[in-house]
Amino acid sequence: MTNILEIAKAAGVSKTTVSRVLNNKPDVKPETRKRITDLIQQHDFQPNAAATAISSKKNVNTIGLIIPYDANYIFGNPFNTEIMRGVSSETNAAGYHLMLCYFHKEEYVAVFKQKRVAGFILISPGKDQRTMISRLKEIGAPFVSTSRVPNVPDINFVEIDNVHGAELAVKHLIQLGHRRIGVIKGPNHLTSSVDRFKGYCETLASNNISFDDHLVQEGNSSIESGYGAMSVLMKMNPDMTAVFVASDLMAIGAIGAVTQTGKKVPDDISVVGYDGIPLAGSLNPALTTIDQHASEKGAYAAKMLIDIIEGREVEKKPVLEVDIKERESTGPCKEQQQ
Amino acid sequence: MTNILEIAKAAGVSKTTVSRVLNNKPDVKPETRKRITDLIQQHDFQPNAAATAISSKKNVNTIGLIIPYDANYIFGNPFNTEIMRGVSSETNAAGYHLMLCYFHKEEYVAVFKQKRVAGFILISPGKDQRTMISRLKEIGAPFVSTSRVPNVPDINFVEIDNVHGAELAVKHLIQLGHRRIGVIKGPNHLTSSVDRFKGYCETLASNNISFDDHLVQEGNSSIESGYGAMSVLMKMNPDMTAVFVASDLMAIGAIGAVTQTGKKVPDDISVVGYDGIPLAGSLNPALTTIDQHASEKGAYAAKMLIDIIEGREVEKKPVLEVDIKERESTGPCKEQQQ
DNA sequence: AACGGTTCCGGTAACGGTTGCGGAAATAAA
DNA sequence: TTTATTTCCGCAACCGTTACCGGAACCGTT
Repeated sequence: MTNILEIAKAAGVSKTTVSRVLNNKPDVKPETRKRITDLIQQHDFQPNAAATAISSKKNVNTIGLIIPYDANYIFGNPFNTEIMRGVSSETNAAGYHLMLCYFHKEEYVAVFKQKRVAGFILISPGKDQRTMISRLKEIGAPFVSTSRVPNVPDINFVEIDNVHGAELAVKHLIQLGHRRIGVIKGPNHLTSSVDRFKGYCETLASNNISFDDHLVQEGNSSIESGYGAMSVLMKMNPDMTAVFVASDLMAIGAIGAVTQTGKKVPDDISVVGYDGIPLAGSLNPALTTIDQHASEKGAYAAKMLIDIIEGREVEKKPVLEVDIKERESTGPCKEQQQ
Repeated sequence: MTNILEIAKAAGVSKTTVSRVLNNKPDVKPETRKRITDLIQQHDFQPNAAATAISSKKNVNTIGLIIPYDANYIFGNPFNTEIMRGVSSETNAAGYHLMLCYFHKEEYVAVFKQKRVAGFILISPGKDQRTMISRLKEIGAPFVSTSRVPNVPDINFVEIDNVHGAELAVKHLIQLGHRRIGVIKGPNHLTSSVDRFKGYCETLASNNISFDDHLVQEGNSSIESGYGAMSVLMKMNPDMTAVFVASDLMAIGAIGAVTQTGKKVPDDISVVGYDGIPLAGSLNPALTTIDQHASEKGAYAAKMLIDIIEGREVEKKPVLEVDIKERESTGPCKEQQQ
């Protein structure tokens, strides 16, 4: 166990002086500094983080990444791992560490109160996690969410214009001649789902296509739910020629359901996804999707949080761009126009 | 800032007594204990982790997850995120936190010497990271690797029988009547790649199929590299009827390459992948692959590490099972037997 | 020679917990 | 009632570092 005192003794100075060298502070003669620096290197010495944390009153350089629901929600969804990738890269570049925290049993509260983390990134939290958010406010923890949380004012999040994204998707289908356009919504507890559905409705309206309840199904973001929703949709609407699916994972399931019945994407039914997961372009058929640049989104959230932690001013609620990647899962409508 | 002293004052006792209550130690009268417990709850008090760490000499309950290469290597590959999922669930269940550490600039060394983590999980390290491993040994850090590292004795890792896995894959193709079987290897710096290639060669040999150099291509695990390798393979071997691809991601690329030329999987060419990523079963066609249960693998590695950290005996080098998931990307050979 | 101003360094008290030891009060045994 | 034992609790040292303050040594001016 090598500590600061050992280095001090070896250098023939007090631990105060070693501390000064460690923290690049003035008041040390260059040659003394050199001698101490050499000894530190030689001993491969790193100051005990706990001791540093307790004596200096600075913020710890660790950020908590809150995993809502369960591990599968994050690690099982390429979209969320993309966000994580961005968060991780950004925090690392800024000299911060990332610690995973579970929602379970308010573990995140303990971790903050124990001063193990300086703040939190919330990845894709749902509406039902408003209690978490009020709890975070209560304990005074800085945090940034990667998605909007409704009815909770004054929180920082990275805004994605989901309404606009859905508009891009549906407009694309309309331009291809489709009129009977189904939708597979995401779960209602995610604001992104609600917003995307809104975008779907609005775009139909502004193009004089009447809304039909039978063309709406809901999934829970999983592949399986996409499969199930699409099966129902096809059964109920033989005249449907296109579907807007609110997540890529569900879109994969939806395409599976189409293929299962012997029909083809996009020849019989066009499918647009949403998210822009890395695999989307390599699927068969390659998925047309709304790319929301998840990695950049995560990076941006991390940057915001670090700004807050370090006391810098942060521009409120930026809106990140989304765009459409037109690929093979969409094609012109072959039914005659109505 | 509420600390142990405040609680002590409020309860009319010394901080020693509060500490005893916090750590469930004896020598506190039940009614005193109750009074203190109530106050702790009421103040939402959590002892400062740094102070606890420095005064008690116990291990910290944080485990480092080393990200080799870059963030994309982990977060960009569903196989690795599956491992992470297992690691994360297991460490969480055991009361440990997970901290992400980058390989970059020996960040992991600093983190350990600073006593921020008690040990490390290495996710899919390559052969070229032997220096990392010797460094970890040098500083005395406990660690467990999720894959075998060659020529480095006495390290703990979770063994997957890659040779056997490859055998399952190739045997499956042979049983379907294939004889001209190509292979897309993974990068040589991963032992898993080497082992899988070995399994391919051995299985051919034991089935009296001669090895042909032209049927071998190498990728770097990415979708794109699978695409490229498959394109070359098809060009060089018009008579090839099946391919064993050493990772699912590359298999996706390979299928893309087949489709691109107008041929069909499995009608013209059968493809077997390796890994068992969650999406494999939902692709079009659904991918036949060797499932190595990545999540369990991660969980097992975490369990091993925790056993080591807590001083328990750990059974050396367990071998986890792999199995084949037969799906739609493989089918009988239509060429006449040679 | 006396003086003010730097430069460089050490002593010491924190920081917020834990731990060993000793002692008072309560209880049991004699 | 005295003595031994247990129960319960506090004192003070300690963990490894940083921060404040004070002082010695050296410099150049009058």
